This record gives sequence, C-alpha cells and structure tokens, in this order.
Amino acid sequence: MKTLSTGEIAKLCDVNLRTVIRWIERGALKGFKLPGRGNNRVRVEDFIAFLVEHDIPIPPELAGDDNRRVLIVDDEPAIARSIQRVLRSNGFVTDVAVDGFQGGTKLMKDRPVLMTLDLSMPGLSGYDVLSFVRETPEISGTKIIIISALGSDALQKAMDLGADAVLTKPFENDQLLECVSGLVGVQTRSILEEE
Amino acid sequence: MKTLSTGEIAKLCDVNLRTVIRWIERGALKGFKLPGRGNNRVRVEDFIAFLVEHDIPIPPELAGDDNRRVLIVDDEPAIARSIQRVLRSNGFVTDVAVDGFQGGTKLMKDRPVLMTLDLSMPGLSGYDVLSFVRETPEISGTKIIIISALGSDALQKAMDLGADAVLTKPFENDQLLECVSGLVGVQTRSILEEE
DNA sequence: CGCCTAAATGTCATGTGTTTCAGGTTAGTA
DNA sequence: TACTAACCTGAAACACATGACATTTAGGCG
Repeated sequence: MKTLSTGEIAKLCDVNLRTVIRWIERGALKGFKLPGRGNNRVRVEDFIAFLVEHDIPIPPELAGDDNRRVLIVDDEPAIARSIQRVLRSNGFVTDVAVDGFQGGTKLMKDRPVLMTLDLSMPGLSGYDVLSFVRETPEISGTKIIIISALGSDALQKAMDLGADAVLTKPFENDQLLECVSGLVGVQTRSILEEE
Repeated sequence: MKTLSTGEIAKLCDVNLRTVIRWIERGALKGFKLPGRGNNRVRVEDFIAFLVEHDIPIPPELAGDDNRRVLIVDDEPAIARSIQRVLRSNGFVTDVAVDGFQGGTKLMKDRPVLMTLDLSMPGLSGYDVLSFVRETPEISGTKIIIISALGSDALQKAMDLGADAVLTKPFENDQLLECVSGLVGVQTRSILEEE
C-alpha cells in the first residue's frame, strides 16, 4: 500500500475522519481524489512531510521507511561480523544479536526490513523462530534469510515455514548481497494491518 | 486512544484546560499541535512520563493492566503453566515465552512490569539476558525474578547482574506470589473481587 | 502573624476548528 | 447479485485556543 485513505490517517493522527478531509480540502495536507466517489488518497511521502512540517511525531508503523535496516542473528561472532561487513559496505544499516533473546528484542524494537537467521543456534530452533515471527503481526512482514550448513531437506522446511530465502554455508559475499538486495528492493510493507 | 487532548488531560489532572495549555507552551508537558486550529495533542507515553516526573498518581484508566502484566520465560511447559496458574488466579495478566527469541520479542512488545526468567535455559544464558535487559533503556526497568535450581553462588551472581529477586526450585506458590507482589507493589487481589 | 510579591492557576467571552450524526454512495468480496 | 465495510457530505453540536483579567498559592520579610 503506497497511499493512505482518510480513515487510515484519521486513526494515525487520532482525529476524526471528517477533519482529515477538511485538511485535504484546505490544502494543508496534499492529497488527490480517486475517480468514482472521489475518495481521497494521500501518498505516504506527502503524509510524512505533513507530519514533519507540523512537528507531529511519526507513528512507528510509518517510520519503517528506512528500508536498509538489517538484523543479523548469529551466535558466531566471526560469521556475524563477516555478514555485517558485506552489508554495511553496501549501504545497509546493520545490528547483530548474539542470542535468541537479543534477536527478539531487537527485531521488535528496531523493526528491520530484513533479518538473517542462523538456523542452528544452540537452544534456539530456527524453525520455531520462523513460525513465531510469521504469526506475530508486528513483525510478520520481516524478510528472513536463513543461513545454514544443513542439507536441502532442512532448507526446504525453512522455506515452507516462511523463510524468504536460504543461504548455505559457506557462501560468497556476492550471493549474500544479491539475496538481500533482491528481497528489500521490491519490499513494500502494508501499514495498517496490525489493528 | 493513542493521544490525549488538553480537555482530557484537564479532567485527568483535575485542572483547568487553560492550565494544561500553558504546561505545554512552557514545555513542562511534551505535546504537539494539529494543523487547522492548532489543537494540542499529547502522547499517552509523554503524559505518563510527565506524571511520573512530578510524582502525580497515574489514573487507573491510563495504567490499564500495565502494572499487572507478567512475562514468564521458561522452556519447561510444566513450570511455566504452574507459575501462570498462580499468578493468574491472583489477578495478574500473564504470557509465556518458551524460548529466548519469544522472550525478547514479547518483552519489547508488551512491556510487562515483571518477568520471571529461568536461569538455565538451553542455549540461553540467564546472565546474558539480565545484562542485556539492564542496558537496554526501553526495558531496563523491568522487574526480573530469576528462577533456578542452582546454588547460592549462581543466584548471587544473578543478583549482582541486576536481578530483583531469586527463587530456588522447587518453590512454594506463596513464595512466588509474595515475591511478585512485593516487586510490583500492587496488592494481589483475588480474581473474584472485581467490581 | 500579617503583608507583600511573583508565579501559577482559574474564569470568562469569543471565534473557529473538530466531532457527531444521519443519509447516501462506492469499493471490495463472496 | 447481494452484502458489508469504508467513504463522502452537509448541518448542528461540541471542544478548543486565545487574550484579558481575577484569583489562588508559595515563599520571603518585617
């Protein structure tokens, strides 16, 4: 969803729908009308500009426009650093979580667009994480790249559970980069599906 | 409702609307103005910070179940259910996380006042979790009860790292309840005496 | 204790933006 | 086609911002 309806903006600003329409009519908020009934639409970009202009805090659902945040979940520092180096040098903003607890916390806090996940971390089943993320609305849209040295059966299972891609260890930097860019390039997350 | 108007705050604080506006103008209370007439809005979060800063009691309608929410982090279903039963029947709102990832996610999402943490979960060091939580601002205030069957050395280390209390397995329901109530500072109330 | 001062809060009137309400239309879906 | 949820519109009721001014409060001082 690239645009917002009046109803959505009303909820986001905690204001009446009628008021939003008046803002648009008055020109305070840039929008356009669809044919048919004349329903209003506002581009997310214009809405954010509007919020910034009036010093209104930007709702977290919209703040996720930083399409370059990546969370690396791996207990092996060497691997994590390696991934981090590749991604950072290509313009991504990265953070590393060394255990499941940190992973969950940082995923929920920073809402990265993409997470790399070691399938076999001690005490943490990557499968469980996949399932859990997919059924948790706030983070269900996160792109997940599974990183594993396991065989194709395991990887297939990961894909079935909702992984967006898998990388077998060892992998080339180019493979990783191509994989990540491919996933976040076309990424557009729907905004209000959480309520 | 995510934000409060000046009128609402005026009622909550039992104060004149004019005064609330002046608080905001003066910067004592953080808020922002909507376009149009310039009506003020204050995020609940900021309002609560304001109340806390001035030692003003927080109205129950804002507290919600915030002060009764408890997260139980334990990979053993039997233990988790046992704890959950005791707490729920005493008016607490509980949720269970069976691994570190779930624990981190739910802690960041729900912001419970208290978390019970099994010190020895497979692949997850309770010590690491303690340190991490204490140095993560959003959740550093969470009360943490360590649950463990280990000896006093381990428990002392947990306390040193920021645990608010420790419970040695096996423990009595009363011990748990007393511990939780003591930390949360809310009188435990039977679920039957709701109004 | 009473007086005084300054800051904070309350009161009032007014104009304007916002919400509510009711009615009708459209988009989305089965 | 039928149905539901979301949307637009107008009018009336309502809430809010604002300035000016009255009142209260806390603290200092004789």
